[in-house]
Amino acid sequence: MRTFYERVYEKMRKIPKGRVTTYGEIARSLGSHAYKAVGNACRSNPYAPEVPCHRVVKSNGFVGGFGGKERGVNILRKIELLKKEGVKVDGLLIVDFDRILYKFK
DNA sequence: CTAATGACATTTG
DNA sequence: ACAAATGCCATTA
Repeated sequence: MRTFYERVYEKMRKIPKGRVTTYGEIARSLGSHAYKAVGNACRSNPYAPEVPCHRVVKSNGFVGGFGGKERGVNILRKIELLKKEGVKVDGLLIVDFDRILYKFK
């Protein structure tokens, strides 16, 4: 709990099920504009499945990341799981993105 | 210590 | 409106 990343992980953990957030929101809630660092945190993700990084999407409502696009259907698997939680996702596009978007304070 | 990288975001042509 | 280029923060090598 010292680096920015650690904080990011904590924030992600607070994301309610069936809700998603953007890197920008997380960064903003941390008081910084390091959305890049936020994404980086997930990429490193030493906290593996403990942190629901799959609940974090891009600002435009697309899932993005997770290995690019077709860098392995592995990411789609997470999306499927996301759908199971109640988040409707069409491919890489989050459906009702503005409705399920969780905003930090 | 310096340089390079990255699951992004925003602005400009 | 779409496509491309640049900017940002923090971490790791």
